[in-house]
Amino acid sequence: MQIATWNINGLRARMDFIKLFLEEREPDVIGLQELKMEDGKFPHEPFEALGYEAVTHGQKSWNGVAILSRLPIELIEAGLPGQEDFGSRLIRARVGEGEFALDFTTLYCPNGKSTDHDDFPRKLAWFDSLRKWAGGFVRSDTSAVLCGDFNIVPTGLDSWNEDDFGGFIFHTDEERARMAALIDVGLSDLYREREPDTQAFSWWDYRGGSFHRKRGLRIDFLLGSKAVVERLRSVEIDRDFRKKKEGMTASDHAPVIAHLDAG
DNA sequence: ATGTCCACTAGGAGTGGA
Repeated sequence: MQIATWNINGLRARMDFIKLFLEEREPDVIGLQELKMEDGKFPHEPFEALGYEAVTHGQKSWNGVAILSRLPIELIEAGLPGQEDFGSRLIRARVGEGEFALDFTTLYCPNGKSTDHDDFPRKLAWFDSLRKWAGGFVRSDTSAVLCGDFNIVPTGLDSWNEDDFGGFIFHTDEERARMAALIDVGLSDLYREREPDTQAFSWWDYRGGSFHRKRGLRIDFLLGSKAVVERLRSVEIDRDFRKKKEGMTASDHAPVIAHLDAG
């Protein structure tokens, strides 16, 4: 089974790119973030033509998340309880059947903007709610995945410039404590399970040629319960899909993909 | 180089967000 997460920065603008990704990489399930689209406008037909069913939690202009699956999928819930007024940022579904079914959540965490902005304490509170919510169902003996754009750089290794950015937004002790507390409910960062010492990024600013100058951050994660880690075969950050392709502009994020045993 | 891109409102180019 192949699972993936990708912040696509606008579904409308990224349709051709996403279809190419589905055709080339063939993930069984993928969490998408930053749809920037209302649910009523979501283009189900082109995804169905490729064999994918979608569940969506969108809104006009900003945010928005969806799960695409070519395995049977059933919506569990949409929206983080108590944080609905911070935008459409979370959706959870049961994917697949039998012993290999996944409890699959994808999320788009608040950016926070800067440490002196009102959104920063709201971001921290959002993570407090997320931890409480995840703690309610994550268990070691069932396969649960939380994936998406977390907008936190968990360690200095995950930043191209920790020396200058340490303490600034995405790089603060407060954010890192929230990320650690979330992991502590019984999750593992699947990329780090396989690559404990490798510096790799999942996001590069559009500005300043950041991608080619290798100035990125690792802020997109696949988190898995112990049962998922036991099924984990490999993880990759697909930098190829951060590159501009013929007639198509890339998202500023790369997809993250994992192979799990069975299914 | 504060150097890009997206969606929105408009019916063209500026604004807000990331």
